[in-house]
Amino acid sequence: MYPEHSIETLRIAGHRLTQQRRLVLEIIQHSQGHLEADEIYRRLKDQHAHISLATVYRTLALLKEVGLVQEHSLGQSHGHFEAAPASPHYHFTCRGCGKVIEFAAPQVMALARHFQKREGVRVTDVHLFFDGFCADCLQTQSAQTGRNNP
Amino acid sequence: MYPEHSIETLRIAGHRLTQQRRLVLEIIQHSQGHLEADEIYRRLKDQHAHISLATVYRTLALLKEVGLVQEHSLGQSHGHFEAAPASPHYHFTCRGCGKVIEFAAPQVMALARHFQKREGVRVTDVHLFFDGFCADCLQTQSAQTGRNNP
DNA sequence: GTCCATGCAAACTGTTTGCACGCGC
DNA sequence: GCGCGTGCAAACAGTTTGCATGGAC
Repeated sequence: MYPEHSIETLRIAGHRLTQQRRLVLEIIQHSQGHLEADEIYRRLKDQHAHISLATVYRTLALLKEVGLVQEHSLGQSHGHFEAAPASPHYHFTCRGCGKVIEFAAPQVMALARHFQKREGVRVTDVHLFFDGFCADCLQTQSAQTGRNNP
Repeated sequence: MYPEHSIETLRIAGHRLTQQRRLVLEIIQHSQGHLEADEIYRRLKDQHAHISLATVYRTLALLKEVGLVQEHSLGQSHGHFEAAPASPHYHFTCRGCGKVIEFAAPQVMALARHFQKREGVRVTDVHLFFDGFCADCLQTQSAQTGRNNP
């Protein structure tokens, strides 16, 4: 059911396969985390690639469109990108230190399907996102303030 | 378990109860939908309130902090605000026309509690958000292109 | 009277766009 | 070689901030 998640997907969708697009996708696929556009740009610069930030944005939009990458907001004002995973997962972000914990939750897809059917809509994207404080930050906090609730 | 959701919450939390704060909360609580900061500002202007956009933002941040309003990203780059609901609900946004459908999903809170326990973290906020195409847009789309998948 | 909250304008961040050139096909 | 993709710089949107004044308590 999932596409092959290769750069070839681009060509199939009728887009040109440029060096820049290849590079951006490579960075994203080879990184574990959730990169912001600027971080991708910086990494490309570090490896002396000739690319502009505008192209990074344009490429991300394209890769998102063809389903090779996903964007998450993670509670911040700017986007975070990751390679489209084989099976869906979601994110918890710590407001204290910014740490991200990923988790699976198959129920959510069932929920989406159910909602889709009931409302007669088509759900193309599912975002589930928790935020709060991780175990480490909870500890630090309670040490400072004497309670767990900020 | 839920606070009384009144402006008094502000004073209890040690903040001053100004006219501007009162007005912003009023606008949000009296509107059904999900307002953006600018829209709140515009409505206040319409009713000849003397307030600046900066204050709207500062007030929203404060109301969010004390739990009187919630912010959602709804897949757009800018925030949307609504009054903290008595019982949690989530959002579907249509990429075509922007329509928002709200839905309840009690399972999600259970999921959050479970995650919280398993990871030893504290979850303070839960966001579930679908996007896709509403029934109307699906129809228009298939009329134009002959298929349902953009 | 004290100090927090506000207005204003300027700064800032993340993202998008117009246009001329360059490169994939 | 045709036309999409790119770099560059400038524009843009939403949001935040510094500072002097005003109002809640």
